[in-house]
Amino acid sequence: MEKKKEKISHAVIRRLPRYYYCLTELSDSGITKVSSNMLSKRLNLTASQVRQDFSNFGEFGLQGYGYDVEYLKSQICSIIGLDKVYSMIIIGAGKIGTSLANYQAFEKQGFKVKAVFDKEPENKSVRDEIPVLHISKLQEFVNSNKVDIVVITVPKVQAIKVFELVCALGLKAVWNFAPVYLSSENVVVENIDMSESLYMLAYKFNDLNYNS
Amino acid sequence: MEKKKEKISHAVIRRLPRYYYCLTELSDSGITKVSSNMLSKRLNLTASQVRQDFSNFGEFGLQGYGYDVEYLKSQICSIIGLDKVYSMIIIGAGKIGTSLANYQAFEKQGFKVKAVFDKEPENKSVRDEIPVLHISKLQEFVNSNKVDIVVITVPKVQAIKVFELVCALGLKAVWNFAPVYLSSENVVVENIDMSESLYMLAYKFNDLNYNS
DNA sequence: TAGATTGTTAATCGATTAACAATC
DNA sequence: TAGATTGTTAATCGATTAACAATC
Repeated sequence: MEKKKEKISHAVIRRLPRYYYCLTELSDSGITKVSSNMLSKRLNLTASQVRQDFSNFGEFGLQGYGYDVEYLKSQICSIIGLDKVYSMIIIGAGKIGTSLANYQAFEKQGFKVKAVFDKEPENKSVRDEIPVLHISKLQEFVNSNKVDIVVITVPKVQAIKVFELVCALGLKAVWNFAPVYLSSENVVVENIDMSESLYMLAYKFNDLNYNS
Repeated sequence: MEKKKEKISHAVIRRLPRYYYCLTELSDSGITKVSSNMLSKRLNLTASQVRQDFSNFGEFGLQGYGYDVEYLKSQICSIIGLDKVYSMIIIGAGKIGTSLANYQAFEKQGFKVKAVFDKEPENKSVRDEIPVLHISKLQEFVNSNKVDIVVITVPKVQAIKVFELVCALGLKAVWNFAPVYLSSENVVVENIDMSESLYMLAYKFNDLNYNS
């Protein structure tokens, strides 16, 4: 329950998961105390930046001492919202969709897959606990179940229509694996765009070769 | 063969793939001419930003007219380096590794998978053309084949060791799917970090709920 | 020509870095 | 206490936006 003063900049939000990782590592290796300087070195940031980032959300440190690893970790955990449980549905039972449904790591962190939807739900290899339903059952499912996050793993051409449907049903968070930029007011979207990433790698690779 | 004056900012590079997508769409729908204003609207940028971005690489437009879609597309294609062919190897024949090896879309864009490596190369379901080799064959393979890009799809714990090996072999570009930040001088890395993305979605989802 | 739109210079905005008083 | 390190204010840096002369 943080007090949200101003809108936090995207740059800061993007660093939150990295702080969380880092604190988890420190915690796992039994380190109980950390300074902004130590964190900054591990994450390739500056100590100032670390302190500025944290100060967006509150005061988590102790002057002259630093930060208590467990406490800071728990704070960042709650800022991101990893102390909650989320219900997810996956739309598209192709390779990516079924892989995600079978992947247990997110499940353990509170992201629970409740159902998978597809145009052809027959014979999809998904864990027994997770039903694979026909896409026509989506509305009914959404009306009678809490759904926090929708994962879109359909091909590009269908993604836009699926997204419109999802918006129309009043759903609020979309994790999009189709190579299209989806966006809408009142709906938060995160895109996983592999080709964007691969293109950037190609650019950087060429750039490296020019400048050497 | 662009003249690289100064280092181009990361923010600009990240937009290049999006320009390329957009121009491909325009081109596919038969549009031959586009203005910075039209591009900016499609991409949720400002017209100034679009022109500033392009001016990093040259002068592609015509005053009073705009940009020729085909010409601009071909220029951006060559800036990113999509007019070249890249040899890739995949290290890690798990779900992600084999899916990528079987995925044809990147292949068509010039990213050719030459081999997959694993600790247990037996019985991995990968297209016939692509050999699945034991990881001990990596050095030999790299010495006798051109390898531009290494895709790392091993679990987190092994990723760091694999990365060190890859660096030691003098390879220059790494596409990393393990949830660890890999970085090294003289090696370009792009990370695909799904949990980072999911965490950010969780944050934004909660933020949306607070502020409404 | 008149209208449109580029490429670029200048102004603004925001994010990162530096500095330092507060204080454990 | 002396040393260390925070949280925050001020300075700097870089990226985005605005403005406009050049010109098709």
